[in-house]
Amino acid sequence: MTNKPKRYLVTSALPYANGPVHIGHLAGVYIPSDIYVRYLRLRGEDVISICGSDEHGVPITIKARQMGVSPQDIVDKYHTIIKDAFKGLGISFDIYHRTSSELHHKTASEFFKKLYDEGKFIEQTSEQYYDQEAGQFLADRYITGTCPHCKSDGAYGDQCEKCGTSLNATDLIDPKSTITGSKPTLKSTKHWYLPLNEYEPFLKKWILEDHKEWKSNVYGQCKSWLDMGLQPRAVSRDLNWGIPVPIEGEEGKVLYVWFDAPIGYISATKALTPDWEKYWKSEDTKMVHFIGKDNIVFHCIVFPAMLKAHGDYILPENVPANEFLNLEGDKISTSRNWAVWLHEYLEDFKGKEDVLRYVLCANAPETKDNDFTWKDFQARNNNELVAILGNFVNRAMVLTQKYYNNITPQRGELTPYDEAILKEIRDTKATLEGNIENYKFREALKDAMNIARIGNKYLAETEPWKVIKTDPERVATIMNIALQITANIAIAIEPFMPFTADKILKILNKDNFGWAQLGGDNLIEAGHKVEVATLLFEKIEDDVIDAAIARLQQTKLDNLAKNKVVEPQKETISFEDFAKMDIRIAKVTHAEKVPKTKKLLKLTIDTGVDTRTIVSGIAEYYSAEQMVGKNVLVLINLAPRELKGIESKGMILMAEDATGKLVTVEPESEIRSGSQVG
RNA sequence: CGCGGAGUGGAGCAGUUGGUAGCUCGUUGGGCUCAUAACCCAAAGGUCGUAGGUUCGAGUCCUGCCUCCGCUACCA
Repeated sequence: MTNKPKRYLVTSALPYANGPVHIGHLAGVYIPSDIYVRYLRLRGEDVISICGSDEHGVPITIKARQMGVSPQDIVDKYHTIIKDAFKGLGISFDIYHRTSSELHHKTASEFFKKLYDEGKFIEQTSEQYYDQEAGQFLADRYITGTCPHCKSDGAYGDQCEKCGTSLNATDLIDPKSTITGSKPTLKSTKHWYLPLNEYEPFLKKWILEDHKEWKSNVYGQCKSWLDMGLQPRAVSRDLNWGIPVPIEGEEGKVLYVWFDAPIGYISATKALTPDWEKYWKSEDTKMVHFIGKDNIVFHCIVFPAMLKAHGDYILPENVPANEFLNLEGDKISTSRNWAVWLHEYLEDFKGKEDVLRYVLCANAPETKDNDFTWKDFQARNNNELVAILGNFVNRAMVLTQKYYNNITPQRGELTPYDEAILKEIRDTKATLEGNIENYKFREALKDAMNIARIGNKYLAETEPWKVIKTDPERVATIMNIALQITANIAIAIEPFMPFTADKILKILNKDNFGWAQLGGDNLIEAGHKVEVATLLFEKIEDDVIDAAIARLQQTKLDNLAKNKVVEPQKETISFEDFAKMDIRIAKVTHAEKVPKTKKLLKLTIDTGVDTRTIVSGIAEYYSAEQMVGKNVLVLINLAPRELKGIESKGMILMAEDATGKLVTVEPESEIRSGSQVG
């Protein structure tokens, strides 16, 4: 789009409704998108911000089964929690919709039907695993078995995590359903595929040539997919939870969740306004998708291909995906409860919505993964929000009250220094705008904060508390300008910290400003009465932070306790079976890490019988140095196996807990290598 | 394995088309006292993951290697 857009359509990735929203979601998607739309609204643009819960898919059905409730119960619960939490943080969606709604079902069905009727799908029948007990087909990820390559257990239907090979579910030896544990049977089933390969030339031009300005992580990811070549992708699944495939006689099939979810943006827009078509079908609309990095392929490749296939819709102008946020050094994880949950934060830190917004924006993972720590949260609050921003506004207001009883003084002639300060603030506007429009929100926030820095500097340089004794007229000018700076802050920070912007407006006794007024030097006119100052932010003391950290540590302990489930006893074996195993004490004489692997150590061991090489997946728990010299138990007559091109002869016996942590088992006292264990 | 992203002073980040590194926080010293011991000024601190290469000159281009993250359940 070369011309200025007439309107904006901003979408934020639909949160999956099988859990609440956490700080990772916020930093990655919702804070950036909210800053963007608030900025556009302040500028008076025609903009709508769209989001909603993504409520279909297999994981929700499994969670429902586990908890003994219906999938609808699950999504109802989380939809409400998520929706309320967003509202609590001031995320200003124009609508927060949901994909289990009737309107969405209708919209997605029609979308599918149109493509189907126009022959845009490929129909294909294949054999897939079916879980009799659960009465459903199994997605690859829900089948485990023995890897045909490395023979280890616990390989998934799509990949073996031990050896890294990607697999087909039907390759697995002794497959098992992870849902019921039963043995799945093969059953033939028909599905529809979107032939992405046919859209490859279009996507290549559209992304690789026409959108070189996209963020490098997004562009690179897309290029990689396009260079590899696209494959047809199934758009339906065998499941009873979702949107039924709208074809006669095809009961029991639903739209694949990735197909229905992005259409959720369209149905949400429909729910918002009868004018929805002008947002989706006019070339002068600028559409932007805010997502996390795991969603790049769907929003840049798959959904655009769908839209293109449909034909009526516009394509996104940009897809500014963020990387991931970690928490205290560890990956955020819903299942491990390793997260700061938004709805809990809002309870625990009432009135500090903007602090979280600020910290998550200032530390947003825009170019690479970042880490959220409570110490950093505290430091940013105390050293930046309190000390720079809150303090400046407070100083300006207190002085105004003291000297002028809260009536804005009339300013006199400006000094060159005054002019320079006012110009600096005027100039901030353009850089701030440029950064927001280029999705550099961290930088933009810094620009906004810089106005407060300028203010502090201005007061320090002009020293009104001294000058008041000698030249009261000069002080009138100084304080007038200080109030103008305060008003500018209120405008500049609104997209980032709307609650604080409101507070400043209240203190200034103003209703609101538009973005156009940013940079202005007469926003507060002489004679205007302002209110008594209240503090914008308060210091966060150590005990609060310590409590938050302690809570996380408790989570870690809880996880350990939860994982203490002991595996049930295996089936009884005969003495002969046992006697077949030749277990010996062996000494590790040499150890080195296998290059380019995460888990593998190559060990040279003295078994007493011989000296041999064993490759062992223990590098995450033991370094090569730690292993050398250890006496370990080794199963020496295990069939040799090749790992990363190295022949491994035997297996070191390790104790493994439910989290997968491995510990060596060693003889209590020094004993000769080769000693039999039995 | 492959593909993509990232690796810059103590921490978090910028570094556009190649010309001997900037910002925020922290640290140290000084100043000020209107202000939530907040504010202002100054200084110390990096040779840019690593080994090579191209170039008069590279953080910035090329190659190899290392580390972290993603593509790969839950999940942005």
